[in-house]
Amino acid sequence: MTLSRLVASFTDMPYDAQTARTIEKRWQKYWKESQTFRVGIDEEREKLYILDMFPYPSGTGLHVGHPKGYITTDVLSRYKRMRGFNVLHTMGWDAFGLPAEQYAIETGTHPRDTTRANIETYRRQLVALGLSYDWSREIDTTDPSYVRWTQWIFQKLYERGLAYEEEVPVNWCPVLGTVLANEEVIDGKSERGGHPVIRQPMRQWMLKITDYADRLLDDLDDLDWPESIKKMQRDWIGRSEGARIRFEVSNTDLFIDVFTTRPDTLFGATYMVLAPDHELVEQITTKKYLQAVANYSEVASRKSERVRIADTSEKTGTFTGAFVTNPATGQEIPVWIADYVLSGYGTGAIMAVPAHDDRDYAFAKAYDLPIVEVVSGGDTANAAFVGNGRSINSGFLNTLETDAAKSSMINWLEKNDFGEGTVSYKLRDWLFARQRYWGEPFPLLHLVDGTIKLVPETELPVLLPELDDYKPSGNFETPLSRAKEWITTTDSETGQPARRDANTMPQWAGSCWYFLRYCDPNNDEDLISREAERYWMPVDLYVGGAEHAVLHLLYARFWHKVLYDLEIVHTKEPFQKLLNPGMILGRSYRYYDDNVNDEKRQNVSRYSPSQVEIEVERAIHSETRQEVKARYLRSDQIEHDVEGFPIHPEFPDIRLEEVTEKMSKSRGNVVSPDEIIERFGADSMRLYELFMGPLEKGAPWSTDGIPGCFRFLQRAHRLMVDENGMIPELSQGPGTNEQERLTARMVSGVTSDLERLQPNTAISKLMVWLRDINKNSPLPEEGASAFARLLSPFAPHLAEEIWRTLGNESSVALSSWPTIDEALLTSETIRMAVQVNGKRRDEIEVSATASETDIRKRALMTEGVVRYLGKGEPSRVIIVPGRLVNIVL
RNA sequence: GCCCGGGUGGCGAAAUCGGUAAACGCGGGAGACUUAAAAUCUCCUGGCUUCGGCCGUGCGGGUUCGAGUCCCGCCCCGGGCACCA
Repeated sequence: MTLSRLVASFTDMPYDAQTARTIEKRWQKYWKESQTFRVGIDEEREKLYILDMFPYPSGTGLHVGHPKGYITTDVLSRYKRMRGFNVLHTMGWDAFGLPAEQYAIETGTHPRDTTRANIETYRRQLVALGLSYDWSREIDTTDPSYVRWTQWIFQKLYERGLAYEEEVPVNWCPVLGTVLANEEVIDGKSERGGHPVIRQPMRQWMLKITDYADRLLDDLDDLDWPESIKKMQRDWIGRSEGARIRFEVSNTDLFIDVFTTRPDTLFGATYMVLAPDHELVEQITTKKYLQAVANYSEVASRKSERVRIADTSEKTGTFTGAFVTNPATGQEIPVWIADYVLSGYGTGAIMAVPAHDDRDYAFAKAYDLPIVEVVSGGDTANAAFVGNGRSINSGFLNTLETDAAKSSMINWLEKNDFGEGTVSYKLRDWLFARQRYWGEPFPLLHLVDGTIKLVPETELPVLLPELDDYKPSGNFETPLSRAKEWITTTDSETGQPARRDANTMPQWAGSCWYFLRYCDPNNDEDLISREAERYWMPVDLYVGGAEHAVLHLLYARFWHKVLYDLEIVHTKEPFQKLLNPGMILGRSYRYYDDNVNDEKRQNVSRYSPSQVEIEVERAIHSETRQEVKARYLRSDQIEHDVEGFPIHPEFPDIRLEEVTEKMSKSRGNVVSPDEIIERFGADSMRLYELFMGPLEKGAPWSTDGIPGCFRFLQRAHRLMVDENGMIPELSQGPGTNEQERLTARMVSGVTSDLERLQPNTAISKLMVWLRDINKNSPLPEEGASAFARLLSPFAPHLAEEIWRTLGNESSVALSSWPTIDEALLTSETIRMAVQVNGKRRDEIEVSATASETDIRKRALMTEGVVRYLGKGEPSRVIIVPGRLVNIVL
């Protein structure tokens, strides 16, 4: 290679933001044109599937928090690629969703257009970060060729009896005239506008995820996931073993089932409690108590979640007038209703054993109901005893320990037809329908006779109709139900009239299987080929927000297990290893005003946070007791007073409160990667997000550290080109022995840090090398080559530039990871700390091969030791090879 | 209330198996270069100190020759769940 050619590739000097952007665009173009990151099945090479949770492309674009995970997986993908793995690393769009539809309602823009534009923005931003995705495998969940397979999977679920219809309440907002998703309802009010929301029953599709509860629970054990996430899933599934017990209602032919985990305490069941909305309440309540029960139910249904949760210690309820027979004692016990019993769990009814359950105890005390001790070991005069012990006052169970008593009771119940052992779950079936437009239509027809027929596979996908108006009709209708010509259709096979389903699938549907499609994105015959599935699956590393701990990850696991049963996938679980990046938070400044309903008016009063008190759900002005609303300013909008407090720029009397929260448009605390790239370039941004700290740890966003990373890249650049645009002279080979060792330490350190998923410390090792490598001798060529390759996962654009300058023709991304001679890591002499009684007092330098006797002798001679030891003898000398000597007096 | 994380310099952090606490970076200080500034480079930077040392990883105990790391009891912060029978 000639000098002039080298210099020519470095026309951009010095390395400033402008240069960085020029270099970055050049290599992004090169990667795209050369298809550097395109992969395919290669049985000769070991595969690795590294996956990011794909984003919902919102109108705001990416903020600096999103890329933390993307950058980390990109570093790993690039590293593993250089280690010879065939790495599948892809990106796509979870593009159905509410904001685009809401925007359509407000502006009339078709959600498809909004979505398309947002995707463009996201893709541009991700490309600008230099992420090494195989873009030829990009996925969009709203694409008809994708929707087709989402609908196909739904049909499989239906065929297997896992999808059924049920009348379930939805969130209906009368003011907005629309149905809202759960996530759009906050404290019983609509997220937008704060209008009241009522529960309105509607026919809904449900998926029988509960059929898979046990498998979803058991298979967690083998996954390499954070324990906290596994725990959350276990709790969500909430399996508990117990018994179902049947109680006969006196003077009727009705029975009430209860679920209990403590069948051994049946002899102590002194009353029964039904949830206020239990289906039998009306039938069993006696005339005398009808009014009281109706009143209580009414009050209970109006209590907000928050209020109910706030005082769980105070138990309320009312007697129904009915009695049931305790099958064990044969005695009649009263039936009450109380809101401490939830209709959604178990059977919505309990047998109350006040002596051995805290809640029943509190209730019994409040209403003076009998408390009968049936398990010894506690003091039931003062509190419920919930632990295990020996049964007493329990007929045939007496003297048995809790576990034995449980099984004995279950046997007895089953033998006498009073109930049976059973398992209960907190997990409910998955409400799978949404009354929205922008989602997958259900691929089925409602026939005139009330039966349901699946749309033939050859006619998939069922596409959304075009609507000219997205505004809600206000009449308990879904948007699709207004597309009359679409809803009304005929069965193509029989010609008989049919109706399409007016619901759409929830946003979760598309994300349940997208990782499969990446493996084989253009397959028209199958959702994934057997070959691609066998080769690429499972996902080896899945990185994404912990906020998806339960829903997305549980739903995707459920679908995967169904596909496993259909023999479409060969692994029981889709995601082998999971990591959650910590959240990057934004900073904003808060004050309040009295314009609670966001009216357009002039005379608005503004208040400092110090003048405002926060009550349960509302902010109140301390003096006027008037409700006020929080307002936010961005950090670039505020000013400071003479004492340094943040103040409102227009109203200097208003002192602002600094708040650090999740980045969101409404808080005005969003920082875009575009700004950072503009000022420092993508390589600096990548480096900084990695260098900030470990992946799992969140932190408030601050740009303070970026210049340090930027300067590091400047030094790296200057290593190869001096201020005059000249290449400094390189020494051939590895350089001096010292330099060779320095390079070896860098290679070894960066490699092991990457294996431990710690890019932050890997970067510091690159910094050390760069700081010291040409202090005393010219830069050695082999060192520079290793550095370029080690740098490339972190700052890929600059690394390509350096790599090219070193005379290489192909991409550094496709080069091989440097290896070293391990012997270079050990040195001839070692420094050892010398401690006296565990405190460091001196230091010795000994030969690496020195014997313990020698080390001991040297240590005892040091000044630091002599000072403490005097002429005496140590009682003990501990030598930790290569580390320290501890002399115990 | 219960269950998980976490608490280390002015700041972001590091310390891999119980073995020299604070690597690397930011910020700060001093100096070199410069007419000057910026940039760059070099050095210093946990606290106290009578210059011998002493103290120091949220607090209090313990185990150990030796504890940021292990054990017991607390405090604070973040997240999750929340009457689940």
